[in-house]
Amino acid sequence: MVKTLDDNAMPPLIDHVGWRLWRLARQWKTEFDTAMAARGHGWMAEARGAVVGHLRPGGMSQSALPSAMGISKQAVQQLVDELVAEGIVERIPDPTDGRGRIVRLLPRGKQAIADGNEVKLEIEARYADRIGAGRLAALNAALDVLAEGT
Amino acid sequence: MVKTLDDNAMPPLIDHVGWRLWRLARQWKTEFDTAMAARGHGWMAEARGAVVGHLRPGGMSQSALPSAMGISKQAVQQLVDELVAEGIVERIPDPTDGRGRIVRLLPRGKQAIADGNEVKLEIEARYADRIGAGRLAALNAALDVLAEGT
DNA sequence: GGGTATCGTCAAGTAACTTGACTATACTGG
DNA sequence: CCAGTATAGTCAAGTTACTTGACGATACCC
Repeated sequence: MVKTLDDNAMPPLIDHVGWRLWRLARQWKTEFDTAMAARGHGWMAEARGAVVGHLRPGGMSQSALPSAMGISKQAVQQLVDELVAEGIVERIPDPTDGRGRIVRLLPRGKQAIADGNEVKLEIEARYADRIGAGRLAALNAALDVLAEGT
Repeated sequence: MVKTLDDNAMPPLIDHVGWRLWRLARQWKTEFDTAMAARGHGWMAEARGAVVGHLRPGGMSQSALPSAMGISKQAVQQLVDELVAEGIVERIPDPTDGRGRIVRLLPRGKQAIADGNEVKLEIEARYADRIGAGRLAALNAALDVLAEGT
């Protein structure tokens, strides 16, 4: 019984939708991060970048971020602390709730969001060039339908 | 100038391919991890699960793992240490290289891979039910083409 | 107006890495 | 065949991105 040969004849553990999704998602993020770093927003690649990505430009209650981002409120606290220290956002009291704080974008943060939107459009345009606008739309639709399920 | 209103009228930062890819990739992983946990392989959800996912059932040189997984050799070392401690893999000397070690799956590890392959097929089957085999094939093809480019 | 829930914060712990330093073994050119 | 250099694995320590727990202050509900 040539067990080792049989073993090695097994398919690679890599040929499935899940792996393909991860690969392209990682690649997309690398492209995004590289382009953002080139525009001076290298910090967007780190965890605090995700906070800015979830922020409405008009500002947002800090308490809304944990559920939106899927992390704990203490994690949000720490990330916002860093963004405040770097002058990307500020924390102001919530006029409608004595306990709450509003996280508001400073100019540097607003610029990052504007540049981020541009970069996303550029990447999407490159994708459309490669597979065609129709197939890209079909891809987006399929991703949406599959995500709905669970 | 009603700046705040304009700000809030901006599109959500969430409506782009990159976000859709991340969302479905995360969801796929959650489905996979849940199914694996139900089969007694809860540890597959953690970092050391990725090592087993990259291992050929016949065994593999430890030195090949860092580049395959995209992490440092020291990180691989630590993860393999954990797997050895849990009786999932063993480290044996490489007969062809006095410096090297072969990381070889023990029965528990082989079972995890077998179960993992089953679970992947189940998830893929559910995907096919939802969008049809043809659209799923088109999705896979699109993901492959886009990943090629870098 | 008292009980309970929520908001933000401080503190400490953990997972999953990283970089740096080191030893043992292998390969390579003269 | 042997000095020089590269590679495999290991040990130690540091960093990042979280986590859970505890707590005071404010808000909400009956």
